[in-house]
Amino acid sequence: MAENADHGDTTLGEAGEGQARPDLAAMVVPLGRALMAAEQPILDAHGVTMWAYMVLLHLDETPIRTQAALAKAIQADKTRIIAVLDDLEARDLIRRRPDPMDRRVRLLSLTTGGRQVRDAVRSAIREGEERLLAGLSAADRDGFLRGLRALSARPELTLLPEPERD
Amino acid sequence: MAENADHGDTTLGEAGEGQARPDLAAMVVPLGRALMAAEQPILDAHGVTMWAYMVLLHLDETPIRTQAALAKAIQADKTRIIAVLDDLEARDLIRRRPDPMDRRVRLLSLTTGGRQVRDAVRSAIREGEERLLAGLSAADRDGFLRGLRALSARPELTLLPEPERD
DNA sequence: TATTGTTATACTCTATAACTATA
DNA sequence: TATAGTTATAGAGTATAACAATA
Repeated sequence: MAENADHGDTTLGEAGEGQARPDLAAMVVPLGRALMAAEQPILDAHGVTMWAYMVLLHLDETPIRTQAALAKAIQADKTRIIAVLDDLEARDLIRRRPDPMDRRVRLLSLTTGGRQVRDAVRSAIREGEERLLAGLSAADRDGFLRGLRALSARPELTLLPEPERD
Repeated sequence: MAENADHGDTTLGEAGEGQARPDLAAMVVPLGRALMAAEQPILDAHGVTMWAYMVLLHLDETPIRTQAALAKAIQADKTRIIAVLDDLEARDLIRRRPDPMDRRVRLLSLTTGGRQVRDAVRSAIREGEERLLAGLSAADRDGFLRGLRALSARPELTLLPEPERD
């Protein structure tokens, strides 16, 4: 999936260098999988799943947050994070109390332990990533990160020249 | 998953710029999903699935190939591509004949129609991608592509400083 | 016995729908 | 009635294991 760069389609070399390369998805998707797999040992070492880590990351310093808002923020379904929250709460990494104002909602907040786990995991991941990126030239590393941030910030990517209407 | 860049972890700013950014996986994985979703309409328009397109791409000009080898090349399971091959063969986009030398293996090759579909899909995808990348500066686009190629070429990514032994 | 391709089964992840408790 | 959270069910995608044909 990550290698088949031998297509000489020079028919649309309009942008930049026009060098033959695999489809973006054919590189990005496997890279994402590899990165996730690479994070797994770190997460395991701290006893959290990827979803749990994402919850810890997003809870951050903002204690006032409904579960629905949290789920939306991490692109998850409301139903999907419940087991995660149950586990995190049972291990005192987060607190979950009913809102006095509206007792339907649960206010989520990070405990000290949760903050510690989050920081430890984040540091380990960041260190490993920097080690990875160190294999690139400074210019490429910079461009890669900037391009990545720019592209991943787009809410709706489309490859179509005109929107599909039916 | 793609946005939470508000962590001021300056404790490990050792490599490069040290600017705060989300985890790589938190950007790469959603981007991959978005790219796949963006490719879907193009694939649909040509009546092929993502796996079928990958098969067409990899079959390319090398007709002598076993199904197992093909599966391995596109990071799929042998069992997973069979339905795909069945469909492609039924639609005359690929040919599948038993090898006279070893009648266990099936020789796969691309038909003219298959080559046409492959080229059409690839062109459309490439066009859309260039349009996407046009939003980046030339330097960033270049760095992004180079970094992406370099990272996705690594067979085994690891974030751990030392192998986990127990 | 080992290997290619195939089929059948089971498992994981995720989304959808139904339920409760508050409002 | 509408909404936050929860639970239960069903679906898609994937991997594992068993099978048939050939070597």
